[in-house]
Amino acid sequence: MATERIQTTSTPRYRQLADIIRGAIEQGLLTDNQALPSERELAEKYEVSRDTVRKAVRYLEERGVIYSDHGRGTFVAPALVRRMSRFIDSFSQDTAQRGGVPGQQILAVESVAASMGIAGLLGVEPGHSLTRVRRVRLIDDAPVGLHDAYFPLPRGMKIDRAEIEQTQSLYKLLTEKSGFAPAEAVENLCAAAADAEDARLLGIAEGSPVLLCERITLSERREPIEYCVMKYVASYRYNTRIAKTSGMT
Amino acid sequence: MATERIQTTSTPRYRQLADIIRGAIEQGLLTDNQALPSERELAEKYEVSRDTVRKAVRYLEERGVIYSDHGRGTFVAPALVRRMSRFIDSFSQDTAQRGGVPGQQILAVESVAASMGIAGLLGVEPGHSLTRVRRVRLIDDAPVGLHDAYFPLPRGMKIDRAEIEQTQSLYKLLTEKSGFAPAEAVENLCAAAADAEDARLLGIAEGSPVLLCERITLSERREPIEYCVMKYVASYRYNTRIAKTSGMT
DNA sequence: TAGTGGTCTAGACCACTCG
DNA sequence: GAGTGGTCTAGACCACTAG
Repeated sequence: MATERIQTTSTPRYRQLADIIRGAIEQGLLTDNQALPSERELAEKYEVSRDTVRKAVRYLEERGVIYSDHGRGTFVAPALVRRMSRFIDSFSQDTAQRGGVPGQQILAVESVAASMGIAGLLGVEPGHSLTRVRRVRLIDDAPVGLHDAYFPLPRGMKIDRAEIEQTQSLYKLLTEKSGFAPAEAVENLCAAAADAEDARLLGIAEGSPVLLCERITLSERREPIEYCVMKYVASYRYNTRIAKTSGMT
Repeated sequence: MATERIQTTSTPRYRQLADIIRGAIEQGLLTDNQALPSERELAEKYEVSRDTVRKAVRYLEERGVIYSDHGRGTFVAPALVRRMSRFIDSFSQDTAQRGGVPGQQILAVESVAASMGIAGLLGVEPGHSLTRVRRVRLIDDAPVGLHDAYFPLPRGMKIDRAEIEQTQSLYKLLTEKSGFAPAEAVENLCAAAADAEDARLLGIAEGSPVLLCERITLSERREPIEYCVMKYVASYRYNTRIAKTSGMT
């Protein structure tokens, strides 16, 4: 474990400590299931209070990087668990992390009137104007998924195809252009059969199985700001990590 | 918000407070996006330190019950989010919560020799003896999924069909009989086509789409203790909730 | 029994939001 | 500027694990 020092800057101390610990793990200084120094030792070494150490520990624990056992100690989570981030990345980030090159092919950027179903989900009136963006997502130039996103834009604001083509990440663009600030999302997954259009766009046979994922993205104030339907080919894998106990810090 | 009092018992005070708050929400005393009293008010009212209040708040926040915004306050999460538990329940619990009657039909309980793939996942030698339990999972007596679980049992210990039939929950049985104590799981989902056997057991056509979910369950010490392959029919939906920001308490 | 994480307190100050 | 949540401290005691 390195000898960085905790500074008095704008980033909280517990965060700095967490980064130091995570760094040590990523560099292989600490390996799977190895014990970390005790909280009291860390507090002394980095000259912070034990409570600050505990915040750093909990922060990494939430992210599946380490885990602690009452009375035994705190340990490095095995790589299998560590790799599952639990915090959703955008498709681009996620793909990059898996070692692939993300890409997209934009099918349509248009204004549509909200149907009753989507209006209900987004909390707007049916008929309200929404922007719809349809894209084929690519990994290493091969199509793996269809994204069909619906979201309201502030009055008078427009978004065009060229902008999306440039940014690669729709979320980033929306965050910069409007007040779009996703804080949380709920997802619902099931299996489905590809219809004729899905099949054509994804280069698979009609009726082939696809992973159908619906997502509602919520702002910091928990107002729904986006509804998105995604369909992925069978080779695309969706990872998740789940705490089974109701453990607290 | 009710007037229960925090007791000095074995359950931690922050937990008692969290239960009081959750209770108020479930009873409808607090509704979607409504503001909770401030942390300082809660601390005074329930005669605990503000830090204890913050623990209760964080505890509920992790569970998607409430959320807090810096400088604004703490609010009740909308029902849409609140319903997603993020902590995995067993199939039985989950189904019950969705208002269905869970059931199972046991296909086989047997000892098998670990294949190389499964041995690797469970961290045992290939050929090591594993117990395999295959079941059809039912909701309201209709088949919705196939579970195929592999796990090592302590030497000499056996489990039989009748026992599983009685308990309804395999996990509960294993927890009681052996030291089985799941702490975390990693899952990997994708779409697949039902093979002839899947189709027969689930009452669907061969080639129909199924949701294929692989799970590795880990003990408190993060040793893999179970590998399970699940296949669900298209009508079965898998819910999840995701924090998009890296927010800390 | 020694050492570890878990809970709890009281008080301080900072950062953000909103009228 | 008043009020909210966020960070931090120092110290105490409890609960659990292991030799």
